[in-house]
Amino acid sequence: MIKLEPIELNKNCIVANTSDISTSMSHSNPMKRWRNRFNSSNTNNTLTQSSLTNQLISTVNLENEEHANLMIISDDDDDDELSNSQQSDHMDEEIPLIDQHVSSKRPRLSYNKRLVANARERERVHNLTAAFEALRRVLPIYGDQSKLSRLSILRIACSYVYVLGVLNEIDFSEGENAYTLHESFHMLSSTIAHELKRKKFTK
DNA sequence: TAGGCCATCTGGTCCT
DNA sequence: AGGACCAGATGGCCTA
Repeated sequence: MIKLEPIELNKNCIVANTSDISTSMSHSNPMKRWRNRFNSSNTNNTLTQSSLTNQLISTVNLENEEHANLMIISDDDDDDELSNSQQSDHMDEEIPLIDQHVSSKRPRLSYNKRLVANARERERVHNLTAAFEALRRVLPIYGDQSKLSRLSILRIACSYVYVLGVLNEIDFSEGENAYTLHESFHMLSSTIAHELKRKKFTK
């Protein structure tokens, strides 16, 4: 019997795959690490590695990412997409103690809980990226600024805030050296020039 | 090809 | 207990 690996969440689709399909993924396949670890502690596989070359890919196009998330969540949901495969039942179990870090306070998350946590982390980072994008849009840079790195965005934003503070006569001198308006403008322009030059060099 | 940057996963810690 | 946050690891993409 073909034993499917757990589904993976792509941008817009879910891919049910076997172990060595990972190379076909557009991005790296970090879940492979988890699977490898999981499989290493489960030696009674019903499928040999060689037979995995018979890949079974079932791609389900989803209308949006929220839908995709709904497909993988519900750790306790017996009716989820994984429940039809033989291994889904032990995917909901905590990993045996032998596979856990001894020093860890918490037991290693189950596969489905790990997926949910990954999704949360992904959303958190996406929010962070969106915030950087929002910050970038209000920076006083014209022209090609779309590829500013996060570090550059922060540096320019700091200089810009300083200029705005000086313009509004806000005293930044506590713990900082006080700059004149001319100096703060010069600091901003040199920061922008430096970061754009840096971008030009690295990109 | 090396280096910079970024997305993602992962486990630890903090906080509610 | 579980979510939020963080840092390290990893790998892909892009550019010089």
